[in-house]
Amino acid sequence: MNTLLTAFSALSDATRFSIVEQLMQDGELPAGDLIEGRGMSGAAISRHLKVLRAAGLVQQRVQGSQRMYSIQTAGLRAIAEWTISKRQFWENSLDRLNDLIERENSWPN
Amino acid sequence: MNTLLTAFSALSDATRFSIVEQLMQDGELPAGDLIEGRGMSGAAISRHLKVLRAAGLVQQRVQGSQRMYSIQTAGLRAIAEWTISKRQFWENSLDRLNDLIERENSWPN
DNA sequence: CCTTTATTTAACAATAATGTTAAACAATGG
DNA sequence: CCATTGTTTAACATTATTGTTAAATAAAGG
Repeated sequence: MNTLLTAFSALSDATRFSIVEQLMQDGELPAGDLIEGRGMSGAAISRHLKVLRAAGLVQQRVQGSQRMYSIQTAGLRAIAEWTISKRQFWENSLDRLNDLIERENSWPN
Repeated sequence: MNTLLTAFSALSDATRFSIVEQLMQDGELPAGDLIEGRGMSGAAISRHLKVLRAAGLVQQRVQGSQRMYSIQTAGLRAIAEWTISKRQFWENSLDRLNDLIERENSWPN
């Protein structure tokens, strides 16, 4: 699978998305801190982290017996680049066809 | 599931992603045109379209016996807004921690 | 060394996603 | 009306995803 689709896939899971948000907020955290408060086993979180790593969304470094996790820019950048390249489709939301259809679909049939 | 995660999920499938790209390129197309060239049954594509619709990524209008599909801005916008709100994580890729870890991980151990 | 702490991997069960074919529907044209 | 065309839904099999617990690994401390 390509980078972009892998990133989308990784972020489509609520647990993984929340891990990414937490790392964005807090910077760098040991796996243990990412397990806490998620009502899920450490094993499950560990595997989510593996998926995020494979998607280039987080990175790991070893510090003693801990694995420190932090955001990696690659995955995000893939999404950002695609999003920006399709700017026209969300920037000017008031496009002709869009409007037409929105009006049609709201007709009381 | 919330809008953003649903959009990520919908786009994480290669077939659906390619449908979105085709509609971005071509504007509005009947379902039949979206089926062609994808080596998959019409039923399968129809269900992918349903997922894309539920995710606010495409919209449908009825024209005679055809269903015309086109891009809807809602889903895209959810992704764009999130991406932009996290700008700092992909814009300045040369952040301190990122660099440190990238160097560590490339050590020949 | 041996135990504890931190984290990952393996094996497995439950659920979700995806494709197939067949049947259902709806509009169109004889 | 009835057959045809365009598309969706249903039923089903296959494969993927996700969580669980138990076992494996690895560093740290006594």
